[in-house]
Order: sequence, then C-alpha cells, then structure tokens
Amino acid sequence: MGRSPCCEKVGLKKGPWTPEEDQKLLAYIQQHGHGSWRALPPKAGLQRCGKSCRLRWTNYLRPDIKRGEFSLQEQQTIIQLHALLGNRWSAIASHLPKRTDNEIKNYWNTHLKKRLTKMGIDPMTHKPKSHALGSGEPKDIANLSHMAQWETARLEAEADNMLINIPNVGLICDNALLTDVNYVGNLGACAIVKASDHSYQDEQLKGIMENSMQIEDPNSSTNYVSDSLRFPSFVEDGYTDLPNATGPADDNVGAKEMCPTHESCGLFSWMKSTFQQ
DNA sequence: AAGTGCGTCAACCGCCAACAC
DNA sequence: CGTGTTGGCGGTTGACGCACT
Repeated sequence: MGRSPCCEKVGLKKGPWTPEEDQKLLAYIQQHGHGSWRALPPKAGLQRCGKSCRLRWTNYLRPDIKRGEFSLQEQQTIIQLHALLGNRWSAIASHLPKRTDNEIKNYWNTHLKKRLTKMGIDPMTHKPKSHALGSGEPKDIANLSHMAQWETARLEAEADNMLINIPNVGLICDNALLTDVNYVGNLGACAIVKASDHSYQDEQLKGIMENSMQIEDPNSSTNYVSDSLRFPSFVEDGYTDLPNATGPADDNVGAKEMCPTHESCGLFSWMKSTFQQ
C-alpha cells in the first residue's frame, strides 16, 4: 500500500485553482519567496497542500513561463531530445527555456507522439516501426551498439557543458509524403517539405532550420530552395562529402536512395560517417 | 437542441532520491 | 545506519470544450 495522499487532511482543497487562490500564492511568493512548500499554504492563507502550491507555481504562475503554441524549432528540439533522453521531461525542459516539463510532456503525448506514429515511426525508439525490434542481424546489433556509444558520448559532452553541435537536415523533394519535422536516426532532425508547396515551405523551414544545413532533393523537378536557406556555411567549412547535396537536378545517384525516414538511405549513412568521429 | 465521442491540458497521485536528524 | 520529511519527477486522470451526428 502506498503512502497516503498529501492532501488527505480534512479541509484541504483540490481541483482547479481560482483566480483568488492564484493571487494569494503569487503575492506571497513575490513577497517572501516560497521557502518550505509544506509550510507555505497556511502562511499564504491557502487551503491547499504544499505540493499543489508548488505545482501551480512551477507550471503556471512563475513569471518566466512561455505559454501557447510550440514553435517548429521547439518541436524539433523536443523530438531530438526525446530520442536522446527518453521520457526525462525535466531534462528535456531544461533545454527549452521558459517551457515546463509538464507542458512538454502534454505536448508530446497529445501531438508529437501521435504524429510520429502516423508517420510510421515508433515514438519510443524513434525508429521506423518495421525496424523497431531490429532484425537481430549482427549488422543491426553493431549499429545499435555504435549509436548507443554515440549517445553516451553526447550525454557526457552535454554534462560537461560542451554539447556537440549536430546539424539538422532539411530535405525538399517533390514526392515527400511528410510535411513536418522528421528525424535522422538519433543524430539530428530532418525537415521534409514538399517542394511544390512554395506558399508555406519557406517560413516553415526557417523555423526548423535555424543553425541547420539543407539538402535539396536532386530528383525534384521544381528544385525550389530559398536563397536564404541555401546550403550551410559548414559545408564550405570542409563538409563537402554530402550525398549529392549540392548537385544539379540530374545528379541524382544518392538521392535515389532517399527514403521517407532516412533510416537506411544515403543521407543517414552520410550523417553517421560524418559525425561519428 | 441534445447526445456522444474525442482531444487537450491542468492537476493529482505515487514513487523515489536527497537530506536532516 | 535507520527513519522520517521534503521536493522533484513521470504517469495518469478527469474536467472541459469542441466537432460531429
């Protein structure tokens, strides 16, 4: 049998907070700080348990909270970090200034999880569903092991406050089934936008592609790439072995290998070989 | 207009680790 | 070292609003 709830005491209120209660809590904390949460409610004149007060403050009343729709950049970050950290919402929240772990958790459960599932991606493993359990072949096991090592290295670097800067990848192609944030294994996020939908892709990509590189699908008949987003500076800095990334429309050897999830395509291999050093 | 189903999200519950004694 | 307390975390619930029939 578990411990009895902290609000079991007679007279303690539960449920939604009223504006009056919010005001009392806010005023008290602004004046005295929260101190001991357990001791706070009677001092603030609230018929709540300390836990409820703490939750209300951290998830709603804190002045440094950003509310409202998640930007594409934020969505991308959540997906990336979830692939890396799993359901460690507070750790994920620490990378998203002004967002609470509760809000991120809700957003993941109600939006992102469903979206990944719809895209045929297992939201827990971040792998295509058909590959979620792996084939059991030595090659797959080796890959998983390699990726695990890579993630470990990343986590260690993160702990040292030296987060490795892995670029995100944008792919514009005519036959894209996806018009949203995707991912490339656990290495980076990938924005796939249908090339013919010029009306929104520029703004959409700008949101996603901050500090990102962009790869144009050479198979695209439209070949639309916004100049402002065209080809990253780091390609000029030496990353020149992209799989046809900068090639003309008919230079499509690598692009033919592109797949919706990029798990096994040239893009994925390229990222692995380039960044797993 | 009423009923139903579904999505969203604030809030709660219970577990756990850290800390004080 | 054992025990009690506290705060933090992730999982879950349920009230609410909206869309649809």
